[in-house]
Amino acid sequence: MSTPAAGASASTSSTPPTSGQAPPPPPPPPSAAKRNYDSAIATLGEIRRPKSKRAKRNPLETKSSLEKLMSMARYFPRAVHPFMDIGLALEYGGKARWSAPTPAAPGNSVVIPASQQKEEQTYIDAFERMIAVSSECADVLREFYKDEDQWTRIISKFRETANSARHNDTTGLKHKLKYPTPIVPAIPEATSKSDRGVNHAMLRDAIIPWSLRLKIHERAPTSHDGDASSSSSPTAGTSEEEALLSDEAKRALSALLNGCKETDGVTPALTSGRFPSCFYADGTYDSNDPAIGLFRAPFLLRIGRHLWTTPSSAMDGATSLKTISNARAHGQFIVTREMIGYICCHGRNMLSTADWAVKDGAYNYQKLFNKVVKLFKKDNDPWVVDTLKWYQDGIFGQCRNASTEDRDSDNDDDDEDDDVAIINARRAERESSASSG
DNA sequence: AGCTGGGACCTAGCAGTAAT
DNA sequence: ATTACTGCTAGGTCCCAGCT
Repeated sequence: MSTPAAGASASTSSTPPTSGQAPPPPPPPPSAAKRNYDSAIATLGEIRRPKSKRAKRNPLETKSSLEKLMSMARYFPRAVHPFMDIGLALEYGGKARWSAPTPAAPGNSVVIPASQQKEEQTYIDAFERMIAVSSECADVLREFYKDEDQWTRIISKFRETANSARHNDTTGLKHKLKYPTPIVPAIPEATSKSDRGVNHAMLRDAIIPWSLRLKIHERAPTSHDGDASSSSSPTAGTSEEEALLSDEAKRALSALLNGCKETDGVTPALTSGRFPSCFYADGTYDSNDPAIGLFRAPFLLRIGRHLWTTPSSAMDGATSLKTISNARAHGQFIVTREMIGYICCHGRNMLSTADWAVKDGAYNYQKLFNKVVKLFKKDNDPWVVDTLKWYQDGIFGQCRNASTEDRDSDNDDDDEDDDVAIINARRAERESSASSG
């Protein structure tokens, strides 16, 4: 926040990029365009704050135009797409929204391949979702779009700010390992992430899919077969416990620790094809219907609260939005599928040894995000409605003090992943049985 | 060289409380 | 009841170090 404020106080010239104004007199080269941009930025950074008593204010109402633009940039990774290049979204979105279509010369038309059109449309959709936050910001952006140099600079600033917001979220969540479960042994905050992931018995269970989690905890048959204890839900392993494992379980565990491949070598254990077991509510996983209990983990809810209400409300929830928060900053009080996707990516990343990136070994976070978003596409599906309501109640509780348009778009992902395929198949079965019955 | 994470620091804003 | 002040929390920025 210091940068815009400093910019505002440092400059007294004013050339706001408002529509309908004549262009400013040509300043001397060589940095005419830069000064033009700087003065515009400085003017946008100016803000008239009330000097009297601090009354309760809506952050969106008191922000300068530049602050609102940057808030929009921060909104992008959190609620639009954490892995999409915001610069390309601005490029394609701005072009689609504000560029006049150029008529192709007869016999000289250029046909854009369908795949490229689809990709561009993805960026355009993301851009539209982003600027839906504020029509005022859209108007300001349009003024920047009119000048190529200013547009380039504002794109750079959007990239920088969006990345900073994601960085802040990652840093804030990095040491919140109490969100998934009380970790035993506890991991000191000062340590790096190298002792997480499959290297930590409890986090290993959390980060691997349920199918593998069940497999590596399978016990060898004993004379006590049939005891309730032998069929209890698998949790963190000890050396004693490992001694009781079946040979197959030992092989699977060894393979996991050595190369993250299951013993049959067919299915990678740690790919984005299957959701981590920590995404499920306790004791709900059903291999026949992976949708049951999916995303209903308190762990994910806590991350959602951490990101959107405040870190202090993460564990126990908030009955009201009392302090400043991302929800207020962005004017976002409705949980969307993109927000859940972002939550899932952070949830998986904070358990992993790897830092934030698109890929963590064989695990692709972008695919994970796309999978989550894809699962929530059917707006009228009972599972979608129930799950979204669960998050809405869990994150915002009773503090739904603003309405935000339900942003709806189609970021399709052609990859049909394991869990998604099964879930969709079960949905189809339910729908067909409902229609026949 | 560029990117990313860590952490210190700055600032905004809320809530509580005292003063008028 | 209104205003002014203060403490605390949380978001954002900046800078440095380590890594690729």
